[in-house]
Amino acid sequence: MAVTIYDVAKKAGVGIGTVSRAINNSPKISSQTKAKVDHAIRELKYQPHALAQGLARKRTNMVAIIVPVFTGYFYLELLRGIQQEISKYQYDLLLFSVDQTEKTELFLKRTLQERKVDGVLLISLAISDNYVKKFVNTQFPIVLIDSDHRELDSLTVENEQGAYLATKHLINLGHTRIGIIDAQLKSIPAKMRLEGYQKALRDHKIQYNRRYLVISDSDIEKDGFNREAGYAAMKQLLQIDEDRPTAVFVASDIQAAGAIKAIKECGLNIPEDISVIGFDDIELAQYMGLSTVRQPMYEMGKLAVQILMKKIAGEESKPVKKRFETRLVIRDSCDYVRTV
Amino acid sequence: MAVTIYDVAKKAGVGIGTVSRAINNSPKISSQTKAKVDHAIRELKYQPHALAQGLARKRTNMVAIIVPVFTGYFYLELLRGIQQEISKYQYDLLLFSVDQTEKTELFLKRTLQERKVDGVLLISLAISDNYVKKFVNTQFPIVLIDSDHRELDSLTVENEQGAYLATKHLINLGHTRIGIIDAQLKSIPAKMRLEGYQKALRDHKIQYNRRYLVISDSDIEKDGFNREAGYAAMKQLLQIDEDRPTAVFVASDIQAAGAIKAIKECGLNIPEDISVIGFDDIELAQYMGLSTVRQPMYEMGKLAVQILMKKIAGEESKPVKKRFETRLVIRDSCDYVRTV
DNA sequence: TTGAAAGCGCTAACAA
DNA sequence: TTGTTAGCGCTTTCAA
Repeated sequence: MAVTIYDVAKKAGVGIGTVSRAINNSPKISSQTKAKVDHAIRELKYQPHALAQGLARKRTNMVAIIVPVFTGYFYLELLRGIQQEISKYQYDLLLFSVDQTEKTELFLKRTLQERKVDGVLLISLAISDNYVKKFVNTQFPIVLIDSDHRELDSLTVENEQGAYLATKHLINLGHTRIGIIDAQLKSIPAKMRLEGYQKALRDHKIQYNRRYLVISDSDIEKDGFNREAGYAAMKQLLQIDEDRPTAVFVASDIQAAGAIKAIKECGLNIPEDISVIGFDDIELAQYMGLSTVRQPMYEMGKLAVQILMKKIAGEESKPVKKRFETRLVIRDSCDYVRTV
Repeated sequence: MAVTIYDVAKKAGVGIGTVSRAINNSPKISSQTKAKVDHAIRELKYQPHALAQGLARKRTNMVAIIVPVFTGYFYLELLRGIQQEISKYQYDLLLFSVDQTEKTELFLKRTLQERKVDGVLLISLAISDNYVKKFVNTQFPIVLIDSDHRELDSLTVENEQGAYLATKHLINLGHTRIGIIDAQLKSIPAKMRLEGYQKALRDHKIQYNRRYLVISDSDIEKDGFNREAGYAAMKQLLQIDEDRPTAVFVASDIQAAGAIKAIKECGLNIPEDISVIGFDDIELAQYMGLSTVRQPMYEMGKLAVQILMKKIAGEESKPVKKRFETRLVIRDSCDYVRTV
């Protein structure tokens, strides 16, 4: 069968402990015997059995990443950052993708009990206080990304600031009748984006008009961050005839795609008749020429790994809270206000 | 610390062997003692340690999935299928994403030696004969997806048939001057797509015109399956003034996106002035209203898992070769030929 | 049907 | 600095 540490020991004429020391670069070994062992290892093409190591060390060198069935650029970028960084630590990723939000806890439970992994990255998913307690009590390392909980390390995006940026961009172009299409406010990002929008208006002495706010409604299961919801919302916004908005901030690019379709169907042009700005900077946005707000997903993934690794290494610290700044990506979907 | 099999045994007043039998639904246990043990398990919230189980069973219940740093719908769909199916077998996915093709073998090697996983799914990546031999000799289960090797199970897409379908669709619309934008022919899919195109022409007695073929050229590292390459290629195709193509088959949707941009820049309309059909059915295609060819990624992922699981279960068989049929997705980018 | 005990392949404490 | 040995937490054989 496969070559084990005993084979190496025999070949090198040493004990298995010594082989183990050689493998783990222990200081308690003379360079000569290490050389001897290393040679035997190479001869036999020996590589330690990961599970056996894990069992003995009580460390698996794997972390679980729990993500909603991902779709789109957001998660790809994030994953890229995580993957890149984690390989530096010789860790591997165990992928748990969640198709129904309720299943999240199932994975958290497994993670905690099966001990297949040394830590968890939880992406865009909420965690109940009940489970937070379990993680805190057992000191099991976990980092939240695009999600937040008081007692846990949480990396999020400055949604409010992003929305502020987007809205201000429209204001700077002279718009005062600015609509907003948002998702269900039970979604924290959606709520923060609305607040950023409102703050921008306030700061520029523009009266907030409730009629200009349309919440993408849809099934309870969904949150409204989808194309169809954006389409329907825009249709509704376009019904306003007296003082129709000359610009609209849409809470996500995917909704904006739907909104744009609705606008075109009404025979209106972008940005001549109406300016549109989105949020997320998904791949589609580039193609559509949609101005939008970009979230630094790659960087978030990287930092998340760094924090997690520190915790796995046993460094204590109070929960890290980091909100990443967003940045405006200007393309062709916004212009100076024409009609007044 | 965590609760082990010994705790359960003590609580239930049995030996650890018996607990093990209860856990694994062994027939060699009376229903009464099993009930007793199950009760203790529940009381203690016991769950077996995955690594210890793996070590003893010589089975880890994990499979590695090696994919190129994925981007786009193709891999997402695939992953969805894989994930969905694999959870039925109580298996988990260890994700290895490859940023440079040459690193593939590094992962293959680790996979073979660290024994962290029971099998491998290799996606869209080539494997050298050298490694094929290793997998075959050690009987280590591996399944290729969107890649092919004589001696290994390989699931691929009928690229030729797909291209044939696309080209035939254009022919059916009356087009005879049909251009093709392809990627580097060193890519097998690219090559097969060209052949499908040529076969369709032949079957319909249309003379193949070498001037209508443009290969997206680009860095050696890249294969030409990208937007910029499609843009450049289309520009070139539009230079033809005498008998310019009235339709064009583009080897991928992403290239088609670039091609469409080029067409619009020349003041031409789609599909009035020129019909365009792509390949892949990425998310963008839907938005662009691009007619294209769809690959059944979800199904491929599912089948791949099924085959892999059989191999892990020890079922011998000669390499499975399955080519999935593609299907035409008709949207708005193709129309009857106008100018003759 | 059950319990005891011998591995699975490694790490780490201990003694030399 | 080294070898020996006792775990790590489980499965599985062997007796009973």
